Amino acid sequence: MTKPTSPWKVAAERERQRELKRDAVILAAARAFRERGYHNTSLDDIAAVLHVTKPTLYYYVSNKEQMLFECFREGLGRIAAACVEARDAKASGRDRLVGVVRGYAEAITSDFGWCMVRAEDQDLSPGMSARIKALKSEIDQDIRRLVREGLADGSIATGDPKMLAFAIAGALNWIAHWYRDDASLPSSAIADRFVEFFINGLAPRTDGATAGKSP
Amino acid sequence: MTKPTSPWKVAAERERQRELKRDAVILAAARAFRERGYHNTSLDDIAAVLHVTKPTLYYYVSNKEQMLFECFREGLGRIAAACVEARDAKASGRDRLVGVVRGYAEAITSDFGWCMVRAEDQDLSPGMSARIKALKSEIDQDIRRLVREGLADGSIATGDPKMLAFAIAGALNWIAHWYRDDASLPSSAIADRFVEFFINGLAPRTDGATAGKSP
Amino acid sequence: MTKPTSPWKVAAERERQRELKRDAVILAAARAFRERGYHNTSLDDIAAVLHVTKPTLYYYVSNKEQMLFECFREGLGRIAAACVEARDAKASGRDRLVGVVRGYAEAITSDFGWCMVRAEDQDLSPGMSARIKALKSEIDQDIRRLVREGLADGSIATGDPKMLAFAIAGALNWIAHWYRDDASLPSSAIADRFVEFFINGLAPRTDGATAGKSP
Amino acid sequence: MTKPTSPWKVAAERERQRELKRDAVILAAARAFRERGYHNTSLDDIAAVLHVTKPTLYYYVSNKEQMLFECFREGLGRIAAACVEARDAKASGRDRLVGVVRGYAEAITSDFGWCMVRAEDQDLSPGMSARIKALKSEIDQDIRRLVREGLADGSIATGDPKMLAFAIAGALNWIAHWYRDDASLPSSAIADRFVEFFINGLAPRTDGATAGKSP
DNA sequence: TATGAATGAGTATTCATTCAT
DNA sequence: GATGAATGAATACTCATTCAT
Repeated sequence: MTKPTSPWKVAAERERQRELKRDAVILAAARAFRERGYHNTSLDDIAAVLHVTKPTLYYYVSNKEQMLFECFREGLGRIAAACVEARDAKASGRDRLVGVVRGYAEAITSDFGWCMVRAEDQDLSPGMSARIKALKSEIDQDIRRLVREGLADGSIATGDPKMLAFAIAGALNWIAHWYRDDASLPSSAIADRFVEFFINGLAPRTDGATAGKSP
Repeated sequence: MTKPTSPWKVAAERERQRELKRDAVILAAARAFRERGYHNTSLDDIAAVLHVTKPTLYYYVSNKEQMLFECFREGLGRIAAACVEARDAKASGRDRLVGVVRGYAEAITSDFGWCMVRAEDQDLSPGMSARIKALKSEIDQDIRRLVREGLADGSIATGDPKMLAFAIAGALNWIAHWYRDDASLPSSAIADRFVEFFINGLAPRTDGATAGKSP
Repeated sequence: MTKPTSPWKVAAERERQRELKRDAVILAAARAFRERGYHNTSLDDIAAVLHVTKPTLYYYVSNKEQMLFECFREGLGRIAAACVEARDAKASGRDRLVGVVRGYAEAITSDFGWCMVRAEDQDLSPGMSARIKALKSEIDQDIRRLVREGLADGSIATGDPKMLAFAIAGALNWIAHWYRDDASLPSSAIADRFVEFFINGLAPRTDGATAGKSP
Repeated sequence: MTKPTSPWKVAAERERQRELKRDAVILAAARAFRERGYHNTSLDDIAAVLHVTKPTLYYYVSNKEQMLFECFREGLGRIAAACVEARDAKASGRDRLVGVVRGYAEAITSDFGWCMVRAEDQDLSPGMSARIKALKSEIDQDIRRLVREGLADGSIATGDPKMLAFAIAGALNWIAHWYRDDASLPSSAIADRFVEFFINGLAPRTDGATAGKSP
């Protein structure tokens, strides 16, 4: 006797399978892009890794461009999550900014980090480009807001929110360029060192203050 | 009366013209790459800007790849110059590092900045890639050394030289992504704000110390 | 009633189709090369004959160079077959050599004859060139061996095996230059006349010997 | 006191110089074509060998095509000379044919041999092609005539003049493919062996006749 | 006499994308 | 769901040829 599987469940299962495969496609793309670059990666390359043929990819993704976009979105999710968390947390602006930095560093070192940073407007159609820019801008605005809040609550001394956001995001984004899964510090350690630098700067502090919690 | 042009002068003049034209090719390439990206720029695009035909480009440059390389080298020159200056200057490690930061910021905002930052190994033949990497690494090592010297002479408080170098270079490199000739601060102003941030950090200093000269 | 096609059959049929098409590509190339020469034949020319587009050719062949190589190999097959046959036959060296001559003549007048003769090292990459040379050399050695055997068994009077092989192969190869499908003798007739010449030479034989079987 | 050089002499000298240089161009072309093939030889290659620049070549030759043509004509001269000699000599048809064979072999092993044999109609404009074909045909007809005369005077036993001419010319032409200045027999030795083969054939002669003079 | 500079025309090759099966 | 087959579009690069000097 066969177990009476509800067709509903079958459909759901199918859907789940599909999603799993789609994710595999995106991940394979992310890794290939990271290794060879977007333009130097052919769909054949990605298909080969997945042991499928090129047209199969189109079943899960409508475009090469969309692959890049999805990689971007995937990676961005974590940063956005960190931003949301920071928005709701009740701590000084600076401390909440530090939280974002940590989440950011983790995201950047993920498989999707490269795509996030390198997803150029240049490689995307105007429509996609706009969407990416919007998402990027959101993060940027989040960071700037945290800076402003830090300035307001006194946890951040001085500075131009825009430039500070650029400097911090730049330092973090650049991790994608030099990070190697097997040969670099774990992302949390990197974040520690960056945070220490961001908070205290290079100059010695004669007052003995440290990178600890803000007042 | 005919003008008595020495054949020597003619040859020299010709040489000068040739160099001028070659520079124009490199510059046009740099701008095109910055606008559309390396892969999205065809040689026809570059030729069109210069009002010449495609083969003419090959008269001055042997490769598309070489164009990228030359752009890279061109931009790098300024950073390297700043590094050399820093090496010879007698000031604290931190102050000399600041000098490099300023030169770096200026280079990055130049027409060649984008190429410098985006000249990916991925877009270059192994040979070129190696040369680029070597040049990049040199800069990196210079910065790390300045950090170490700052740590030694007390002008820099603490930190991992490698991570500090990555953070600082990252923040600077990233400028190439957001800088717009017409809509951003001049590079010197950007450098000012970055320097202020790098030196003092975010946290307020209760001792009243500022970003001034190191002790 | 649906036709019960085994998937196996389908796959096999597909494979067969593919091979057929590939052969058509090679043949079209051979004819084009013969008519216009290798360098004067563009892939577009070949594609046009086949009523396909250029990239389609790449689906069946990886290279223009490979086309030439396959033409070569195709034509060579027949000569090689004649050589094998000659090797195993039990007859005088001279008679077996005659067999090779006949097979050779037939091969040379085929569509692939031109390619076989003109597949220059110069038009091929070092790798391909080496393979072609090896195949050519094999034929050459086969012929020389037959000559030596003929000398040994008395069916060939005298001569330098190397030079004889060159003279015979040269005369045969040259057929590719003047042969016209529609305006020349059939290859068998050509072979007859060549054989008669090769065996008896120009000088009259006072002994009444003819081109018949060797003693 | 300067010697009073007639301007006529100067002009003649100039003319001679020009001819010398032109010959050098043709010779350089011939060698380059032989080594790399016509299509794989660029005018730059030839110019480089001569230590001049590309446009200079055009001062002596109007075309790349013409270079090939001149090489052809140059090489052909010697064969034609042998033919003329054969026409006028009073000896048996066979013996006169042998004379042509010797001249032919020498010509083929010259620097121009390759061009002569490989100057394809395919690489030439219709006009040039026609001229080349006419020249080739003349030689061919000369050989056929000698064969016919040999048949008539009994110095050649039997055979189809056309096929015999093709076989003989083919064997000779093919020398251009395998001959190496430094590693092959001298052309006279090659000719000896070929002549021996052409006259006596492979089959042993029971009558003791040899390749000597015809009756 | 020779050359630096420029060009037009041509060509192999790659690749994202589509579609019938 | 997956694939074999086919294609349109694009592009780097080469080279014979010209011409002002």
